[in-house]
Amino acid sequence: METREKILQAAAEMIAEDMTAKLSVRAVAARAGVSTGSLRFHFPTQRALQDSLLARIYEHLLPDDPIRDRTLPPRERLLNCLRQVLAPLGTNEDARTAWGTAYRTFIEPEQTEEVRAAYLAHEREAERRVEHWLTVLAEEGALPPGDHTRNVRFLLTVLNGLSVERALPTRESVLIAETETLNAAVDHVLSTGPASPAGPIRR
Amino acid sequence: METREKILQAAAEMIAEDMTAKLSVRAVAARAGVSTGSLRFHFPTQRALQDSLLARIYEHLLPDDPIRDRTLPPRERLLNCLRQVLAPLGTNEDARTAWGTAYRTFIEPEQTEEVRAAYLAHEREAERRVEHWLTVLAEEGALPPGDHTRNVRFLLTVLNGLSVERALPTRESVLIAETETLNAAVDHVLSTGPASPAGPIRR
DNA sequence: AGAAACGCTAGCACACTGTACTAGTACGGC
DNA sequence: GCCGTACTAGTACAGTGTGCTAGCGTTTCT
Repeated sequence: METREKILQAAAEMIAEDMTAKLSVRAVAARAGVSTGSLRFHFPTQRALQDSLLARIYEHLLPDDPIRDRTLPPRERLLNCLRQVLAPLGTNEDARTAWGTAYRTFIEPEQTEEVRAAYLAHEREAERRVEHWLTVLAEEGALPPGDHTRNVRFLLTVLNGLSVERALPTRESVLIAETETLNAAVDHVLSTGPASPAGPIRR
Repeated sequence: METREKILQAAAEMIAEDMTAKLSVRAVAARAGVSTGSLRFHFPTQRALQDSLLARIYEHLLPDDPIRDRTLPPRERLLNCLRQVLAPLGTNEDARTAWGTAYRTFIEPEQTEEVRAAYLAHEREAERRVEHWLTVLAEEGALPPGDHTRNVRFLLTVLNGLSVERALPTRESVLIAETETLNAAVDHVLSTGPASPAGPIRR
């Protein structure tokens, strides 16, 4: 196997075993059976490694719509679906250019009825997608039935925040922070149903 | 002057001069004219130093923070504080131009070390602010004590999402949707403490 | 064929980081 | 006196990311 592949493999295993793993140069290199120099050659900076790993994970993790895959618990499925939304954004430069076009088409120009309509189309599409996931989960009882619009809005906001954070300059370990935030959001949606205006009914 | 005071003073100066200062043991100790051992005695861990400094700064900087207003329940106070962050963004045009400058200064340009540093300064500032609120709430028992970084990240992501949604074209009633998601976020933070395990990634 | 260039690997060195530990000093109570 | 406590200084250790150089094989040019 090639060195680069060995490195990514080792890093993926480490992250899979312990999500808070630090992925230090020497630890990953040792696990991959590779020297730190080789690792540095393929990934000039530690950040580069983390970005590649993130891309790899998302790529490998989501082949098709995971919401119907009953072998996974609902939490995991919803998590994967949300990841699927974030995945095509890429990281760093990719995310930045993606945000650039989004900014230029939706925020910068005069707010004519046309751009409004264009954005609302996207928005509705995204809402439909998330709503679909929530209804599927509600059908199998993982989530109280009813009106999910609040939860949909909540999840979309979290996704928006994460996506913009991908474009912004960031310090290390976007990966852990991102999955933790996603976990928190999913946790919240799955624990409090659609019918909790202010009631402290928490698990 | 006592050593502890000298240390806090030096750290405060360093933070004041450069917001992105790393506040390493040796740097602070040298600036305070004190040995690392003394610093370690007064602040057993680096985290302790940062916490003390944070408390010092915010206490001195804004004596009447809505977070201290004990007449309101913790939920409301945290909510108000978060709103206080969102407020200066304005709505519609204002938010759009605000996002425009943010985009042009942080996302669009080449990611030099300079823009990274500038953004990270903002980021750190925001983190400190939210962290301060959470520690205050933790002190009065509204929130389990411990490490709040996960919750801080979560709240910041939600704030990011809401702020960008303020700039995006929107249909009516952003306001209610916004308060609802804010409510959900606060709810989540106040219900689940900092000790929810970050389990391994499953696939 | 010989030489030069290149892709890649290994390993070490450097400048950092946070923390633990020991030796030593000042001071107050008995 | 003498002991215990509070504190300081300095060093040591195990980490971290990154840069550098020497060497290996293969490829490509002359």
